[in-house]
Amino acid sequence: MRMSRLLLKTLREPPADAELASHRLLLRAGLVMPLAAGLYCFTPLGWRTLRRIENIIREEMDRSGAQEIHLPALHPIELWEQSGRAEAMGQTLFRLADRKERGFALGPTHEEAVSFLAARSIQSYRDLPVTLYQIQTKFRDEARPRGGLIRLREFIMKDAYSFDAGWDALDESYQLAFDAYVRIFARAGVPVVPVAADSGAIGGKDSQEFVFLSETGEDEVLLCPGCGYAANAEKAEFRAPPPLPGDAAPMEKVPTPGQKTIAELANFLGLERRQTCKAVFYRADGRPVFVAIRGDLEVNETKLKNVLKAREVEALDDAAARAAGLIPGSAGPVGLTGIEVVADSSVTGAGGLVAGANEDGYHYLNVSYGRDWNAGVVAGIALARAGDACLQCGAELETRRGIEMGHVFKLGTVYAESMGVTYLDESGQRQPVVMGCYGIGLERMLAAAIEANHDENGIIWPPEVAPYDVHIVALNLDQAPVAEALAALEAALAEAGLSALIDDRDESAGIKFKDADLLGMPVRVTVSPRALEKGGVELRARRTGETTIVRIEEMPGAARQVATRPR
RNA sequence: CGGGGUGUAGCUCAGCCUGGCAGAGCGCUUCGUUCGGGACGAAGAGGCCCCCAGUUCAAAUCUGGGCACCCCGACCA
Repeated sequence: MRMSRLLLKTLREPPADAELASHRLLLRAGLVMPLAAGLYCFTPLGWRTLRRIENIIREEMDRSGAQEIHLPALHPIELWEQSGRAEAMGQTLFRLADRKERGFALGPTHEEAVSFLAARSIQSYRDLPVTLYQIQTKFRDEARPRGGLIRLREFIMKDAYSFDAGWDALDESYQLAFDAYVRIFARAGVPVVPVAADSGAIGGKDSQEFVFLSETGEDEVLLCPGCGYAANAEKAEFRAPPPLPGDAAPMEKVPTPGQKTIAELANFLGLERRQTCKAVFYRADGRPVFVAIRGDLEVNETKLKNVLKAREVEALDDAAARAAGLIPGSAGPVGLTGIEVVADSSVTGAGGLVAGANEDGYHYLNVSYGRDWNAGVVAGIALARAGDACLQCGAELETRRGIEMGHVFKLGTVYAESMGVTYLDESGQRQPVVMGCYGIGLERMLAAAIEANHDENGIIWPPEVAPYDVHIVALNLDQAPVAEALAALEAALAEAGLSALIDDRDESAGIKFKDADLLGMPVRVTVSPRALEKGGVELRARRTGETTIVRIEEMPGAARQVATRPR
């Protein structure tokens, strides 16, 4: 490709409001152009890299035995009503109507659509297992698109769905998908860690996210340096700091005027936070819930939601809590009636805690679970934090932020049941198919490939996703020897199957070199009178900056070697 | 949805407080010089000052309303 004809406009300065390195570089290198919040145009160069990512995914999915299909992006709304997700997706679902006012939705994901296809294609255990995938545009009316290509309203996702005759068989399909993901991210130059994830209200069994660690990420993950345990914050399990030995003495009511927060209360009484029982109020699918947890811990709302089997939980503010008959600041589980009580296991195992007396300005000392109060539900619903002990090995957990690149999930039979995906087993019994789903966001991968591979001068493409293998800078092209050398170089590279972007523009050398660094092809080759005098053309590795003079006929081999050199 | 910020040339921004000719740098066009790290000179083109209403002799500037974009949070199969 000749740059003189390429639709490309690089920017010396990025738009001021781009903050992420990938966002800035995508714009500066002219790979994308914003159309509206969460919507981007791809230029030829940007699209080429996205296509290369797509091809890596396609190759590895095919290698794993998955079969590519295509499903509509436009779905009759009935499809979503059948699974119950028309409501569950809420405002995230883009809705529209056709000319006859029939309701439609733009697919935010494709479990329903693929189930429709599978239900009509799978009849017998002999048809199983099968894994289908597609690479398709998804639409989500996100509350807040952000970070350039990180969170979009329209984006391309590879989504795969496995269908098996039972949970054991699903384990195998899941493992195949998992292994394919490991290869995909490695080839694309995106370092990821698989972390255990919450499988949510949908049920299901295992769920893992492939997370690209980045301080700018939206997700928090906990990592154990001791045993390698990794989980996102919603899912992470841990061993809470042990309680202090409790006092077996009977409860005693004490005045605690003005002590509203756990920190104030502990300070006032000269105790540690973990000697207190904190009251937190939620609304779960409309009904108020009282949560008791040790004062040094926080509630993990995802765990709470799962324990309550609720679709949604939200914290109550003080006014709403008072309306529900609670006394913020002095609320406690003792003697509480008329409200559902959930106790974290941190308060049921500890004796002698301080808890609110449900009377403004008073608390009880020496409150013990079982003796003084009981809860309807007892469960581990505390949020893991940095420094907490790993449940498996006891080492201190670390927290990192990250961006979810891919997700593998043992769905189970939820969609099979609602969408009627069944098969007849060997004994002629109708059984629901056991499903798994596996997604990867393509634009996100592109952004992460840049986040993980750039320097102050621009992008450093991982070889397999670079839009071109070689960036040729031609200087003094009006001189016959340069033009001849360029032609010979082009032919040699083409012969070897290497793609090349050729800067034949009438620009100064400085501009061309700056653009070559910004655009980030793994190998830069300068064809110039100066290099020819030295007996060849100049090869420069983008990542290391090493330069050497190479004879043209040796260029393809040398370029390939540099481009594929491990980091 | 809550909080904060920003909307002026393709990009980065000044001008707004204190109303009075629409500005700079970069980019773009033409000519000349230059030609290995974003060169130099000269001449040009380019504007719905986000939108609507109001105040005023006069609004980019003041007032009200709206919209868009960015950041933080909530949300995120």
